Amino acid sequence: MPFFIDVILPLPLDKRFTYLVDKYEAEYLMRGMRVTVPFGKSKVYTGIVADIHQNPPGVYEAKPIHQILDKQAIITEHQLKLWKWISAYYMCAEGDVLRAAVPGAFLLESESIVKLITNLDSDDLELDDEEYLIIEALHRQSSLKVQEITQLLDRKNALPVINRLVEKGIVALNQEVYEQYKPKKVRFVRMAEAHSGEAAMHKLLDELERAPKQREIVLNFFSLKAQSVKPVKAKHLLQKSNSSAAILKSLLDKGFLEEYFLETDRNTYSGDAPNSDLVFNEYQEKAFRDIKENFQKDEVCLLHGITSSGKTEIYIRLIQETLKEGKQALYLLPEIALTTQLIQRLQSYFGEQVLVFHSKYSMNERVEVYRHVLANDKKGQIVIGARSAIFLPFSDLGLVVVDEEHEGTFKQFDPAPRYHARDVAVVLANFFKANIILGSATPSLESYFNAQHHKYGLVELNRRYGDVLLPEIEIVDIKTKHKKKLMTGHFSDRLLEEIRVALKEEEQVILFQNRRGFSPILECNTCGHSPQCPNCDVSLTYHSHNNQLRCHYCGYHIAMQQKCMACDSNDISTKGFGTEQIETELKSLFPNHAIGRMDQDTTRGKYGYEKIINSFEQQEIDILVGTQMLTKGLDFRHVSLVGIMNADNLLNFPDFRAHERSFQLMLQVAGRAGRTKKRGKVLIQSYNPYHQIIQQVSANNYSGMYKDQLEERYNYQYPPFFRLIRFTLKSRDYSRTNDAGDWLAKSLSNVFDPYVLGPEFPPVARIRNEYYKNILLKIPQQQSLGKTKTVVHKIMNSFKAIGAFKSVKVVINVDPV
DNA sequence: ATTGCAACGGTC
DNA sequence: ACCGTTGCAATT
Repeated sequence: MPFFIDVILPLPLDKRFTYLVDKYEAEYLMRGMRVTVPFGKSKVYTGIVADIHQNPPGVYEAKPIHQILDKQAIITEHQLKLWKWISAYYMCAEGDVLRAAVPGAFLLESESIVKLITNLDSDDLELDDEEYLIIEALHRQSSLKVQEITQLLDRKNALPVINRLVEKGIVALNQEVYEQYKPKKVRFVRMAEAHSGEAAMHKLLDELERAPKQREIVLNFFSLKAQSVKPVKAKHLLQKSNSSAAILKSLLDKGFLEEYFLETDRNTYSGDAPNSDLVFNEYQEKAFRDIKENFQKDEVCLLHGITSSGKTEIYIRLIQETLKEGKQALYLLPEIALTTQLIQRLQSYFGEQVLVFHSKYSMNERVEVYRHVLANDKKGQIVIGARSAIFLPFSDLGLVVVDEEHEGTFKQFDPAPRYHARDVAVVLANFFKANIILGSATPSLESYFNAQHHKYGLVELNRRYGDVLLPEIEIVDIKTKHKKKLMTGHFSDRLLEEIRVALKEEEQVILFQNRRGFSPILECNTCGHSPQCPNCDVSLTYHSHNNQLRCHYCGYHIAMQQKCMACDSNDISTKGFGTEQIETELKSLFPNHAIGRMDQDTTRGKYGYEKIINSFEQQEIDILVGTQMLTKGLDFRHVSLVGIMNADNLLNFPDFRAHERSFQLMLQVAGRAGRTKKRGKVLIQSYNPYHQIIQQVSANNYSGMYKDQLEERYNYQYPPFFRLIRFTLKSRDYSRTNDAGDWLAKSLSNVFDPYVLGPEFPPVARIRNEYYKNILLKIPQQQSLGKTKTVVHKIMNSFKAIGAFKSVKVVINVDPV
């Protein structure tokens, strides 16, 4: 009886694939190990063994596997179970989950490599221009990737040319599989055998009499050796002797010194010894006890604690207790809140037991974190990370903390799996019977609703640490300010006044302007035309730093125009405002103060973000203008004033969560003001000062907001009363998108009427020359989720069977945010 | 996702 | 007639 394995491949295909293995392989293999397998015409992929059995597939002959990559499973049973759950719940392929869950370096893929197999001179062969180019390149470089050749020839598909060469027997095309993970190696230096010992040393120093620089290195080497028994790092030695690599090299060449390499860990913590004392005030103490009580009942616990109430200390204490039990802890945060400030704080308590995991980490760093967690090493007992950290191979998880629980960025949008890390974390904790705490100053309606209905435990913490007063919030009506001519650009007289006061007292100011999307657009004052993106249905936005007009969706850009593109008028100006424009205005209003800007443009690069934060912390910047990024996890001591430039463009967002989100955002920004003794001040500029949400923000009235919004959600049939599945159709063909949308909406309505909305064009109906259409399916609470998804699957299968819709892509988003 | 083959459409 | 792009089905 032959043996077979079912393999999960990292592809968006809705099934597992069966391969043939021999008896020994079958005995050796375990679920969760990696194998490489041939797939399709010529590709080799890495897959995960999900099953080992003896049931031959019915309708095809299974291919044998290519290679086994692991000695033991690198995917745990818990992970396989979680993957299955995610793929079922979020309606995506297991392969999608695999791609998201495993560091890219684990997934070796074959690449087609072209090599020369003839010794004939290229002039003797009959070649056309393109073939000649390839052969010439191969003379210089022994092998080329197909992709490199594509670039070399500057054409879309180089394979036909390569195939011609293969047929002529000039080159060979092979599949090669690479290991991508490279351990980091550090160079060390030691004395060569022949020169060790007292006598040899003196002799050596004499020999180097006329090479003072080299002598210096040798002397420093001995002094380092004398100081400690640790091996001597080459880098360290060079630093100490203030010498260059070339001089060391000549010592190495002469054979006096020897170099050797050791593998090291990229995730090293070299800080002070951990300090473990933690002082709670009585409110934190009470909250802590309440949380523990909730954990006893095996419940998810929601911690509603206002900004600066000391939630982090509570998390730290909970983590301490988890570690005492010998279990692992996971601390989840939205990407933008993962700041050095917080990481350092955790490291000061837990030292090297803390590992960080997020998308800015390199592939190699991620592999190392993964391996530590898999081995349940002391390092990595605590993982602090962004949403993808839920995929790490925990073996004994005891606690999950989801901080800033309300943040929409916990939901992955693109690509699949479109999972919500907070919700998956709840499932994950349940698998391990681990404790889980969701924390926020402004909980999501969903979580608070769960707490109100006793699905979650609720713990409130409404005293600021050190009894710092909540900031005073003032609303400025910019409509009347405009009428009374009291506006200077985007600044009301009140805001300017307060900025002046703060600056005079040498305090800092934060100004918040919502998202880059509201960047200025160019508009003709004669005909009203504004330049559009040729590929997307949006206006181009103006970027002053490179004087360009740019599309946010596809990256299309042109130089700034001097004349209207439609009517040739010279009378053109920029409309709308973004962080850049605020910055410009500030510079002319406060020429003697340092002004900083923090948005996607200025925080590019690995340390772009930290640079701005640091210089603001060091008070090198007096006024900081920024977007959302400002709101998260930053603890600035000297900020006394926060200004929200325009509350309306938050509120007017066409989305059922717009009000909730505005409330959360404004309160979060407000929380940046006055974190020390002095009471901070917040100014909100709005055209609509009596808006319910703005009033609730100024009164810090979470429960009022909750009550109002919940009623709206109930009336309009949105979460938490209804669950949502959004279908997004896109194709290059306008009418095909329409037809497909109509068909799908109708099919869904046949079963789910009246809970199908659409099809509708989204606000931007064309992106990268693809037309978009949305359908929203609402699922009432009493309706079975499983059955609903089964029906949806059936409908999608019939959809895919219709020839005319083959070119229409459908994206299914469960619980869209 | 990838791939090759079939079908189309524009140019020499 | 030929090349190159696009559509489509299949992958174990």
